[in-house]
Amino acid sequence: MSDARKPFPFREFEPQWQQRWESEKTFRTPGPGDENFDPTKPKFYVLDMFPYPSGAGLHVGHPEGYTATDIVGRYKRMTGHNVLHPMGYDSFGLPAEQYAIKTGQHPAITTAANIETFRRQLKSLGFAYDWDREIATTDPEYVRWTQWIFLQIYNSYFCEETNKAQPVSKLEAKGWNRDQIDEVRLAFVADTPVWWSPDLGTVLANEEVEEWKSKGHTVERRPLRQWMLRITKYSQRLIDELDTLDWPEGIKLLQKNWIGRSEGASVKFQISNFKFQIEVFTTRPDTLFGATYMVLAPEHPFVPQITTADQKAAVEAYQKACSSKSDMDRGDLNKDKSGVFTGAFAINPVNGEQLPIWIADYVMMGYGTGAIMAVPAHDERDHEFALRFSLSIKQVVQPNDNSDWQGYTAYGTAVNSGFLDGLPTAEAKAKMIDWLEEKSIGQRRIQFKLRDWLFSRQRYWGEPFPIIWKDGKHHAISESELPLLAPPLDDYKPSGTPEPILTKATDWVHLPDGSLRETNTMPQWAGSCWYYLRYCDPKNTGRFLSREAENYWTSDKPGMVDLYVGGTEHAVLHLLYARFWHKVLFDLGHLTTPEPFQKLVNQGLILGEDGQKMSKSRGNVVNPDDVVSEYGADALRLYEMFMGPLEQVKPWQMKGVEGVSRFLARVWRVAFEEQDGQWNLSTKIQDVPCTDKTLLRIVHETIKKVGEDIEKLSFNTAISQMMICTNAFTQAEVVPLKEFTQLLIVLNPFAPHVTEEIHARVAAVSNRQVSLLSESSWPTYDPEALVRNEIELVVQVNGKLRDRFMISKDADEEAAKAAAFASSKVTEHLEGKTIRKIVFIPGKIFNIVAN
RNA sequence: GGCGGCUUGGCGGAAUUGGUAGACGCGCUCGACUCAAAAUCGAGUUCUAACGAGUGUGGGUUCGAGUCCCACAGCCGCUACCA
Repeated sequence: MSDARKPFPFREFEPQWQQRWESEKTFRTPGPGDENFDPTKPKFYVLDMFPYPSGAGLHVGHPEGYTATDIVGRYKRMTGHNVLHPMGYDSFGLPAEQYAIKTGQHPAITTAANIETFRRQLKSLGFAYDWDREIATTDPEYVRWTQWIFLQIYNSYFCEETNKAQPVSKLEAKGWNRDQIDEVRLAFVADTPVWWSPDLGTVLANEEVEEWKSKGHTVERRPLRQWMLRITKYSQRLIDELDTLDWPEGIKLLQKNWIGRSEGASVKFQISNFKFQIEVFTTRPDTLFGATYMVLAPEHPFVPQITTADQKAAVEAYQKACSSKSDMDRGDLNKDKSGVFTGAFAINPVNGEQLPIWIADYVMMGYGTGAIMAVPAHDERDHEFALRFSLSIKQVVQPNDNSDWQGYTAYGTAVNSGFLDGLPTAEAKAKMIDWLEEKSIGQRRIQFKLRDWLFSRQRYWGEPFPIIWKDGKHHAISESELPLLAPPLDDYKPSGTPEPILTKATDWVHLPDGSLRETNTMPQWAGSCWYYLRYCDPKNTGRFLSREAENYWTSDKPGMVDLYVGGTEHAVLHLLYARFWHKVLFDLGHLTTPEPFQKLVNQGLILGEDGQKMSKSRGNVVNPDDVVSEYGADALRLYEMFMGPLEQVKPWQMKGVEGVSRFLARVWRVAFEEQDGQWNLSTKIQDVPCTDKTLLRIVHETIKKVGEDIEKLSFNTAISQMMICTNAFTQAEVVPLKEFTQLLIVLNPFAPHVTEEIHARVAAVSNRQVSLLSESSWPTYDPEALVRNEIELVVQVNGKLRDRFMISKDADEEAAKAAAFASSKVTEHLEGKTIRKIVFIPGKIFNIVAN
């Protein structure tokens, strides 16, 4: 762009303001114990989801949420709040390690370089972060407290009586022995089938599997000894306490479905010719009379015992086939049920019938008991399976409408069910459960889909577990040894075996007393589970955060953070894990709120100009750096907020950036006129009272609307209003300085650089000393100034607009009627009709109903 | 399959609680300035020559529906054999 076309010299002043804010620590947030801390000021904690500092740098999606929170933070500051608005980096993670494998560079080096890039980019956008509170999850001081929190979890169990986590020392006091305690710790070791990727050299969480497979990595199922966190103990609380939060209903529902509570019963089936029973879980105990066969998961531990000799080969072949199937394969084969008969039979406790026991991969070992009673008449999957293998189908529910009973899964009336006959499903369920409990062969049971959290990884770039092994038992290392950092390695390449990579560091692993270090590391989620806590007291060396800081930054609501903005992709993982950790720390008395995030807002995805998801392969990616250098940080910020509602998905339009950039230039030219390449103060700017009633009204409407809209996070409409206000100033003969400054203040949170620059330049010309706009108070609007004496009254005939005219704001019905019937546009639509009714809404509508 | 979200001009989007549909911006058209262009400023811009019609489609409630109710369709996202 040539100099002549530059709308205003943003390239000069944007970096200058950023430097000034930084050197003066304009946005420093004093906390308890800090200089200038004022405990009487109300606090406001507004948080962004911190970025993973990838090599690609900031994406335009990042500044969307970040600008939104920045506007809210700056606004709250102007309304007298002590605002905590921090930023940091989620800097552990697999990509850094993959990069290290490729280049041989230590992940710490690439991570530091990436953080450097992110920091520069964030600073170039003028966000009002307190940079003294910046954190990175990879900092040793941060790792220390991540490990410390892990130890709190490790040293706790879930007390069923109080429904809370408690220290295991309570169990010791009760005389529990070491092994018993290890059984109940919230962090425990278990052999469990996990997703293992040989070429990544680590296990993956269920939810990570697809992502890495799509990048060409292989993933297989195998049982491994892993660290798990007992999040399932919190299932009910994680569901119930959602109700106390101000989150989008959709996200709450997503979490509820993920946790997946269902009510039903467990039922024990005696196995023919064996001494033991197999337990199933069902949500439909009322259909027990309709059970015609039983299905076990292929991995079910009883399978080898019950399989008959002539079925052995078939069963083992099937088990083998299943173990190599991935989730995806199972999904593809969804419609095509498969399974093998074990040769064994179970006895239906209600009628003594012999039920053939099958194994099939549509039954999952990880849910319920890994075994089901199959009721093909009233369960879709069982129905399909029964048809496929010609198993018998017996009706036990009569539909209440005329539907076919075959495959009817809804509620109805029990039939062919002995003592349940004639009962509606709900009552039949209850009666069956009572019967089972009475006979001690079953009981009421609540089942959750949520599984315990697989918490260990075999990679290098993560927090090592603060655990050592001695005589086959795990022990916490002492807190004084924290942080326990991973030793440097020369080679990060996966070995192809599930051995954690840290095993290679033999000197580090083997301790003098013969004990061994745990070589697994924590997943990336660990750091993001508590970063919002550390921001409150980031430099504390004695505690993860001080009690004073926690007390001050916490709220009187259940959730600590007042506003949390981020993408919807974290609806179930990060947001569930963080809630879990927070609750454990709350239970143990380290925190005073039960929830981390009171209000959550999901920003909508920004699509490419072509309306498609931005991606390198489509070539529709917009780089924020380019936008900043061409139009400036203020224009980028403003554009991202003007695009549409924050939560909506919306496409990028470079023409729109030009539009808001033009708007900022218009604001600039209200104050300055160009002459010989110099911007001189406009003669229209005058330090006089505003005599233009309309202009004054618009300014006060703007103060009111922008404030209200920021509270509602309706930034696009706030910007519209400021455009209207600017247009009014552009057209005014005289621009009263006070009112113009008010516009600058309300625009400042959106476009902080250009507003500060205008403000400072105007002051310089008139030789006045002014403080930073960022430190101004939000202006108050004058309700008097908002009043319009004349309003437009709309006249309708039968609900259709026929005429409109200006009328006094408090005109009564008589006056309105007189005016309405004086209009020929109105009366011509009344010809030949009788007036039935008149609806008069003062100040709005005068509707004549006639026919 | 299940769940959630969305659907308003050429485009992004406005519209408190049911009360003037299309604010604001983009684009486009015309005009001013200019030798000319850019930039800027001003006027216009839902469709239709007009009568009228109009917020995905069809119905309903109401004096009045983008907004409330019922049914349906199309896009997008998440999830997926959870017993």
